[in-house]
Amino acid sequence: MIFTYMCKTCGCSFRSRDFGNIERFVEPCILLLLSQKPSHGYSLMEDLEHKCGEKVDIGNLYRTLRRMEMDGWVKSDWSKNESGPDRRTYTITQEGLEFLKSAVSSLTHTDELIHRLMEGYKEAFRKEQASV
Amino acid sequence: MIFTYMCKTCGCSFRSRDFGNIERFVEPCILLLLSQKPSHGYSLMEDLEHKCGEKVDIGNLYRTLRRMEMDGWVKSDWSKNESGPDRRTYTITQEGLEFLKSAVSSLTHTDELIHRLMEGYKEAFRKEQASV
DNA sequence: TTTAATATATGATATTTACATATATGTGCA
DNA sequence: TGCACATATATGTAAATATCATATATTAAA
Repeated sequence: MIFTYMCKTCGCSFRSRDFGNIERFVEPCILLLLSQKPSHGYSLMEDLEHKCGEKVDIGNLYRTLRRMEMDGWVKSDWSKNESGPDRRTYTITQEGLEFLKSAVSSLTHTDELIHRLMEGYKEAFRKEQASV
Repeated sequence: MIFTYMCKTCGCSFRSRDFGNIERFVEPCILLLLSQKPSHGYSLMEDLEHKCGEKVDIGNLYRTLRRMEMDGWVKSDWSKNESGPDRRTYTITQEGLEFLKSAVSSLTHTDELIHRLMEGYKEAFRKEQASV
C-alpha cells in the first residue's frame, strides 16, 4: 500500500508508504497465527490477509520469518508436500510467546497515543464536524 | 526508545527501535499542535512530549519540519527572539489541514488492526489470563 | 569565563520496506 | 511433449525512515 506525493519545490513526484503503518506489525500477527498451529510462509500470507487484514509482500514475509528464527521466536523444519514444492514449516517458541505478549503490551501504548491524537483532533475540529 | 536483541546464531547483540512505532506518527501530532497556533521546532519538541506523549529526537524533528514544508503542509518564517537565538516559526497550511484529516482517517484503520490483533490474543490466551 | 539552556541543522549509519527477479515442483490441458 | 499456472521459497537492489553523533550560534547565569 503506497501513495504518491508531489514535491513542491522541484515538481518531482515521489512515493512513500501509506500513512499509519506500524513497524514490523506483521510479526505479532504471525506469532498469533503460529500460536494456534504450525504453518509455512505461503499459507501464512493467506491467513495474514484474511484473518489479520494484513496484505504482505511475499518476499518480505519469507525474510521476516528467517529473521524471526534468528531472534529465536520461531523454529523451522522442512516438511514433505505431495501436491507441490516442499514447505518450511514454522513453529512458535516460548520466546516467541513472550515477545507476542510484550508486543500486545506495547500496542496498548500505541493505541493510547492514537486515541490521544484522535481526541485532540475531534476537540479542535468539533465545530467543523458539527457544520458538516 | 530502543531495545536490544541477542542474535541466536552468532551471539552478537544488535539494537532495534522499540516495538509498536507508527511511521511518521509525529507529523499529524505536529500538525494538530500547529492547527492551534504557530510554533517553532524547540517548542514543538516540548509540546510533543507533554501534550502528545511523543518523545522525539530533536535532530529528527528539525528534518521532519523541513520535509513537511517541502510537502506543502507547513510554511516557515524566521522570527526575532530577544531572549535567545532566532526561531523558525512554522504555520500550518490548508494542505496540512487536509493531510491531518486523512491521517486521522488512516489511523482509524490502524486502530482497527491493533484491536483485531488484541482481540485474537485475548481469545487465544483466555485460559492463561484467567489462571493468573 | 565557563557552563547551561535555547535554537537550528547536518553527517553517517542502521533498519525497514518496496519492488523486481530467480528458482523449483506439481497439475491441468492442448 | 510443451506450456501455463498455482504453489513455494528466496535474494538483489533501491528507497524511505530512524538513530546517534556532531556542528554552530545566542543569551543568561554562576
